[in-house]
Amino acid sequence: MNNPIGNLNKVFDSRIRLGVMSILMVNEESSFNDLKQMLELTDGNLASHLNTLEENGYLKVHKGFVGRKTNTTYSITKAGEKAFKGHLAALENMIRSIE
Amino acid sequence: MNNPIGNLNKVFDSRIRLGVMSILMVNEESSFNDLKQMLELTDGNLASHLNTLEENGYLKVHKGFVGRKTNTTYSITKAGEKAFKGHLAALENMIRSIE
DNA sequence: TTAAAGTACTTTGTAAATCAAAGTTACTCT
DNA sequence: AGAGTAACTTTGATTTACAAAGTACTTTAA
Repeated sequence: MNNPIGNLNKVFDSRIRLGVMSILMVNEESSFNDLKQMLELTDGNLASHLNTLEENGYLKVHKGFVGRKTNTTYSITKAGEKAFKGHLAALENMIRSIE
Repeated sequence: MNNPIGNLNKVFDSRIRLGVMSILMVNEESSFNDLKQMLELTDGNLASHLNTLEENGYLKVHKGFVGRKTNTTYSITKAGEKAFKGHLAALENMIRSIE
């Protein structure tokens, strides 16, 4: 494949999904609200991107509590880690050809 | 700005525009047909992305000839280089926080 | 105890982006 | 004349993105 963009993952074309993944790579898990604040998104927008990520098997969801309040946290699956690393490798590959 | 995606450039959310820019960073200039083949795109699709890039002042167009045939080449402007480097820096920044 | 607020969504509706395919203009080559 | 090439533009369909509002439930404050 000579095509420099052929190995990029379409799921990660979205800046928001890219942001979610990069946060979850550092944090191991993050709550809905933390993600919302870090990425400065509306509820609906975040929820739909999380949903896309989950549908692709890249995220897992854990519904729990903090005290008495519901608290949903998200973390990356094995497949998600693999896919994300693959995407980053493709990106770096593309960029490396520049310098 | 704590938001990890806040410094990404929206123009470069598109994999195709990312690909065009990365090719033109290496090649100094490239013809319509070369870009089309490298990125495996239809005429219309490529033309519209080139147009977006040009509208943003990131690309300049040179209409010339190869022998008697028309030959349009594209190259990156100063602003384009700056914007693209800024985007890459933002990307690398985001990625660096991971490792 | 009632009202306000928080959590995590889903639904709705709109606007924007993406793309292939076909059409167009202006050649050139045979 | 007829086919072919280059570089588009136009059209139309599909997908994506997003804000805003609505939902269901719980909790905290007055």
